[in-house]
Amino acid sequence: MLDVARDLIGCAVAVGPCSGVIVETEAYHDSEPACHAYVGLTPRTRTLFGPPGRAYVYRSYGIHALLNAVCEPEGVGAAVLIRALSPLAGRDVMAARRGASDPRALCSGPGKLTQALGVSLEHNESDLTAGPILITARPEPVPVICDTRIGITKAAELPWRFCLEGSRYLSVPVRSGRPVTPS
DNA sequence: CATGGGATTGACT
DNA sequence: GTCAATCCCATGC
Repeated sequence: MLDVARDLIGCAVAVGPCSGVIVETEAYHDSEPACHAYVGLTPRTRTLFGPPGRAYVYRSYGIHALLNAVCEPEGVGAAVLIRALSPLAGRDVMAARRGASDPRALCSGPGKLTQALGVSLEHNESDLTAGPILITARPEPVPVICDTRIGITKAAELPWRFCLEGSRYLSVPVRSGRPVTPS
């Protein structure tokens, strides 16, 4: 799961005409209390315990949809939250949806990027290799920094946040990051 | 059935 | 820096 979170940095996400390169992720696992799957198998967490390679989309703070990639085999509740992208294609569409033109304001946050890409709760459980949300492998390895996760109150000390080194499109600047050994 | 909290954002002081 | 918006669902009575 940590490998997936690291390796997703530099990968492309595309939904219809819009796409971006993943620059920030966070890993979540049912063994730690910050993960929704920590409580076990419920209607909400069904997707997390399902087969890997699918989208887990849920509503946060009653307002925002957040996009995760389910990983680990069926029966294990684990996923990687996609927190920020550098915009690639369809910037005009994303800017219209976000009501902002600055490229750095389009996808620099987990709620922002779902709004920009048009991802909603209906995409929960969809296959990320088949669409409508498509994730494709990065062309070459990229330098990755790890750090502690953002905005959580439990298990906040785990260094399970992964960022593209030097990216200007992160949701929050790296605080005490350290380099991660490449795959 | 009622309640409370949350992997966030944007507006405002 | 503070704070409200708003909804899904886990939990407890």
